[in-house]
Amino acid sequence: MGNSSVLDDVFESFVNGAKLFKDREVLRHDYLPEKLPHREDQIRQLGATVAPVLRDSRCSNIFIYGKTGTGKTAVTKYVLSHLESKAKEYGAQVKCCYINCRMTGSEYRVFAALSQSVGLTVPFTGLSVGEVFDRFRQGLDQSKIIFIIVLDEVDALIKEHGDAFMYELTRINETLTKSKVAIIGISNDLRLKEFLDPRVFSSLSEEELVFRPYDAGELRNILLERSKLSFQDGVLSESALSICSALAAAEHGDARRALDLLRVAGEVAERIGAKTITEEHVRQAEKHIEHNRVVEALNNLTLHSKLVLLSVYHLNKPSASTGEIYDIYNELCGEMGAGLLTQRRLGTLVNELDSMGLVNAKVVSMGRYGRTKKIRLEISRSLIRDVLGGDNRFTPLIEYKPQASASHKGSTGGS
DNA sequence: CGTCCACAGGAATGACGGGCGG
DNA sequence: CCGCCCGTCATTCCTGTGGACG
Repeated sequence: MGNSSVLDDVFESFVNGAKLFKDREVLRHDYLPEKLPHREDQIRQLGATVAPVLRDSRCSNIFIYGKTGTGKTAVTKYVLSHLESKAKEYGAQVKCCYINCRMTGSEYRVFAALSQSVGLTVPFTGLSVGEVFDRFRQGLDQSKIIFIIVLDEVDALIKEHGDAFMYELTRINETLTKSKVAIIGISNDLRLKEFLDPRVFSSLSEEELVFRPYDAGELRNILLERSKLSFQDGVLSESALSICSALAAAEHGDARRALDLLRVAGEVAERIGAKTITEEHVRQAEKHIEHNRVVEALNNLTLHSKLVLLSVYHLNKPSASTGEIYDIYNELCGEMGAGLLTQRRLGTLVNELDSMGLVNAKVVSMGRYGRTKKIRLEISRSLIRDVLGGDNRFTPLIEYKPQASASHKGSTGGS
């Protein structure tokens, strides 16, 4: 009885204790609400643009811009799902295919996903990109529909693989006889047009739609709407609501961020058995989210990225150069018997760590003394010890004291 | 005012594991 | 089974460059 009663208490308080949530799914950012506050204009505009589809004519291609968490995806899904049900009502042959390009990852997989949505089965790999595209085109033409393709986060794919596939897609209508295609491109990067072939850009942006960031007041309304559905009455304090909106507004008006904060704050409050969600819980949620992000990032690093990060850790100064890092990295590799990569390669690994926010890398010129990246650790040293230390391959390397710094040429620290 | 350092970072290429169609 | 292709990681070779020093 004694032992299990502890656990019983935990479960008990979870089940019977202060229940704050009514439905926490509502606070996930992939939840599609019935109302999208402050986006009425965009909904109307997008709706007007795609409406011709209901009379069996192709609608214009559309380009949608806006930073993360400004409602682009939600508005698009919202409008298209309503469009599809209207189309069913009127008997129009309309089909939509939503693809997140960043998740999908490559041109091949984008075309494969498109093929699947017109009912074809395509192998994971093995075919040439052109072959998959051809199959898709044929399959599509046979299904005799108006096909709306949503390419979300298309900027990510274009920056990595170029815009050749976009060129193919924008011209696909010329080779179709029984079906028609419209493309909705969604980009987080407002400067995407600089990366695009002007022909692709002009055909893609027959219509343009811009999503401005939400301000704190708008975020507040959004959170208020959702909190009615997600929390029990009277659970959410005014101050918690305000601080969530303010924090997210400071971060380029990101509604996704605001919702995450609110949901995690609720979880924090629930876990410690609080009856209401307070400002303090939001602050803890902020730390909690950041902590999880970093831990997950650390765990998913490859062996060599971990070694590079560990080199930065060991050098332990406000700004290390690529050369210095490479020396330490070299030692660590020898120490654990791993083959070592080139300095060229290390450079791009450092850049990856930078874009994950684990490290800060900035190119600076030191004039006569060359040009290099200045690299600084962006996360706490103890976190590195905790997470990497969990892997016993690294345990000795964390305590290891490198001696390289003396041998390196320009290692005079302070300024 | 040119030089020249210590790299940055693009392009081409290759090795490799996974998987195809025939 | 063969020949081919994909995507990923890595190497090799390369040209580019901001600014302190002389």
